[in-house]
Amino acid sequence: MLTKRQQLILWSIIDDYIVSAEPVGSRTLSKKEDIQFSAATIRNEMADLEEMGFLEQPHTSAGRIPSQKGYRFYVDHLLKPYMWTQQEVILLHELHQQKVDRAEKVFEHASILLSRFTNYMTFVLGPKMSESKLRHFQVIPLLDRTVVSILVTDQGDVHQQRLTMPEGISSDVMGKLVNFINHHLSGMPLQNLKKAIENELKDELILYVERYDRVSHFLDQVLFMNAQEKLFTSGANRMMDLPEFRDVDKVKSLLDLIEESDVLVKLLEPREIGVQVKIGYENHIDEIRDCSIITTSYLFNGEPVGTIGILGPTRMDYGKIIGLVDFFAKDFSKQLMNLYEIE
Amino acid sequence: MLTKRQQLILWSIIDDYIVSAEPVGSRTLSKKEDIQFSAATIRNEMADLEEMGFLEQPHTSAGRIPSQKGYRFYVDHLLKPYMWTQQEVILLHELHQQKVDRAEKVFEHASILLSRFTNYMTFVLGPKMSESKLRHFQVIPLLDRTVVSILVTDQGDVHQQRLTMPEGISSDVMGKLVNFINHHLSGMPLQNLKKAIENELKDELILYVERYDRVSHFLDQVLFMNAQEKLFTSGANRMMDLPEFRDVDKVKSLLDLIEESDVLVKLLEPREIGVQVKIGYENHIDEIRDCSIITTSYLFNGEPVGTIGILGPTRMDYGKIIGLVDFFAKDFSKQLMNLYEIE
DNA sequence: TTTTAGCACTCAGAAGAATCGAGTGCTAAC
DNA sequence: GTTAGCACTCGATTCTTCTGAGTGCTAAAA
Repeated sequence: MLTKRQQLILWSIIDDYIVSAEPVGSRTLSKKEDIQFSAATIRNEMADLEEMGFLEQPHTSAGRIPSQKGYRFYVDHLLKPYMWTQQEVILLHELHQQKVDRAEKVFEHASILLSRFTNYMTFVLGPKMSESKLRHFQVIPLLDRTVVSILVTDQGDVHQQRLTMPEGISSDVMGKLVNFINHHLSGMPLQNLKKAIENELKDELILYVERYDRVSHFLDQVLFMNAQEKLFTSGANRMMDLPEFRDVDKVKSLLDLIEESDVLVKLLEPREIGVQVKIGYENHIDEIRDCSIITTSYLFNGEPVGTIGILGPTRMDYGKIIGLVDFFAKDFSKQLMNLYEIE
Repeated sequence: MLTKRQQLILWSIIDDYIVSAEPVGSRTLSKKEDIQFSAATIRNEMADLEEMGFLEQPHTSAGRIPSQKGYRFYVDHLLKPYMWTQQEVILLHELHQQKVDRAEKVFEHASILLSRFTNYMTFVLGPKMSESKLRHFQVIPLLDRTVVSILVTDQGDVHQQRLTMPEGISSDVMGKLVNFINHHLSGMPLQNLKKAIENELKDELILYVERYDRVSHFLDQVLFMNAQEKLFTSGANRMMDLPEFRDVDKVKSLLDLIEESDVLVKLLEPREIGVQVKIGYENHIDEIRDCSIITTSYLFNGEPVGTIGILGPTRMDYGKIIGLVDFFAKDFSKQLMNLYEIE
């Protein structure tokens, strides 16, 4: 569709615009090494490219900037794989050596690291924990009727909750209940716990535990898992260094957007394998119409379970960022596996 | 030191400036109801007040704005107690009804609430948990030699950690160890655990548990509590609505400051009883030289254990904010007590 | 002695005018 | 098909003018 020369010009414009954030003119281009033809020729080609929708002109007497379609073409067809500098590789490995003892920390750490590396905003969407299974359940008394319930999953995540014991239930009965649960429900996915009790175990429980009526509500509370993924974000303030965010209102609307994290969670949700690039309005959110989001899922046991994402201006170094996100996701999967001691 | 009339004028200027954020002129003042003298008289008084350092003039042909000293005098001598509107009282109570099951949630919730109410930035510094005592300790095996250690305090906080078991230690030995700890260390403040083992229990442990040498490091890890207080902040983006933060660089330097939360923690640290007001440079931080910080501690068992703080422009409604912070801190103490079921 | 009216003066910020220059489109020659 | 040349466009920058809120000072009134 595009001639080689047009591709070269489009590529050069984007390449220039990514660092300068200024419209690129024909003269600037003609001075580049790998462009051998005159400014006039370039102007003709640029006019054509604009007509086809790959370029835009802020006003008549300005240079051209890439349009969303232009970026799309760039990402899909022109991208050259980014080469890490030796320095970057070393730094990357060094930084990744740090040990962590909880999955949450891995996410948080990765998010901060990534934003430092890219100078953009990053997200890490924790894995949906509903998949994990019950390993151990326990109720620890505190004072009077206050207790802490602890629920450990097979992945070593600990869910705690502070509760009030139902009236008239002795610690003896509670002990029985806890035993019963550990015995019958161990190894069951958290999300099925409630159903399992209601459908299969209720009758048995009633015989086994006195005053089941009083315990029932307590159980509901304890086993209610909000399996909602946790979202870690980092580096929002770095965005303010970008010329496109010299405007307080823009910054604010972006920060407000982040605060309603559900929007972002939805955006990060679809867990296809491989790196996804959504440019500008492809995200369907007005506030970030001149931002791009690059996401990729990380795997656990070969399954994509969560997402790593970067939000930056449409004018970003796609090659580098894509490489970085990919690297992180892979390294990330490894770290998770390590943490859970699975080969 | 200041005549009644000077006080009235100073008060009026601040009162006006708090809402307008614009320098206040003599004519504007003379039109106010409770000011009965002419603009010329006011000008004379203002000149005097400026000479004494209570007012400043951005430039010769502008009105006056309060200086830091002016605010100080206002807060110390002129403040009128803020009267809640009926609406506010109702809203406040409604919002505070929500139930929470973990101390962390209380902090987070309060922080968000307070920032919504004030439209400024809020901090809640969680209590130093080193005071809390061991209630229950447990080690739960996951896979191979990976375990999760769980440590429940008397206040119902749960500290978890993922660890690798030392080689050559059977689950039997581990069980003994856990029993030993629960038996001997229950009720001991977390911060003393390590010392207690080293000084008093080590000898006994060596007899009791085989291969103590291998276990020792493991214990160190498990009982290492970073008793660092957690800082919750909220509402940074609200600051961007203020005219004094129409400048991206200012916003950024503020956000950067928050990111280095140690600085803030230090600022919130001193836990005197009662509401503290630090105006502008009294905080000794350049980035917030035209912000004020209002803090107060909340109590637990009658002791100040943590801090609630608000950061807003020096030009803030001190009366209202002070009242609000005070209210929150008190209600907060109550909630904590409630949570821990202490009368 | 204190207060006030009157008036000349100041100065930041808004509005307007002039200038600059990067970049374009078009034409005509190569 | 490519390029040099040239008139033209228009945002940004700079300079200028204008405006008006607000002051300080003086002299008269209370």
